[in-house]
Amino acid sequence: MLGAVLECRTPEGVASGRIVETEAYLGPHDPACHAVAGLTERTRHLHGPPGIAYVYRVYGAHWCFNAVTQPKGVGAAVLVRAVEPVGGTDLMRARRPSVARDRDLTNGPGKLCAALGITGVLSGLQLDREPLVVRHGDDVPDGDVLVSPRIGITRAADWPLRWFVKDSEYVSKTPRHFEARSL
DNA sequence: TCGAAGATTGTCT
DNA sequence: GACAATCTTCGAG
Repeated sequence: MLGAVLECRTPEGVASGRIVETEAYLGPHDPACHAVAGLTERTRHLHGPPGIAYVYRVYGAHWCFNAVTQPKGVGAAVLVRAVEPVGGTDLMRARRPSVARDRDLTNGPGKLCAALGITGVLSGLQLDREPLVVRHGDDVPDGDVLVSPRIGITRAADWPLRWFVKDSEYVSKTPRHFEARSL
């Protein structure tokens, strides 16, 4: 999904960004994945068919956007952690008035949802049509992709399942002790 | 019905 | 770099 463009249309307008950072959540055998809890009301869409959105709230305050990747019932998804603003930048600034630099608009999973206008009401929607679309963008060469452990989790914290674009200004901050390697 | 934990962010030092 | 805010979700009692 790196290099693909995520676009969200709301009554306020359209905002979009190029995906530069993702994390994989593998399913019920991944201790950090929400699917370990089984099928619950919260994880209903995570267990849905591939190609739909799974949006959930963390820490009571922020939304996180995922794309479901495996067949219905598995419960695996890719979390989008950061995007590079492409269109609707003015709208993003209006939604996040406290942000000074454009690179801080979307360099985190909660930030990009706030900037693009993604909320829980969009969870479960197919990603190949309005209002929420992931479309093909510029391919990222393998040499420009780095891998590191996932961020902000406590279980299976050492699994190398975070993927991001090398040298991108728009990737979220990497903890210093995290060792990233190339493909 | 209650309590603990959480795929984060923003602010303060 | 440290820590508080904030509230939904889910398991236990």
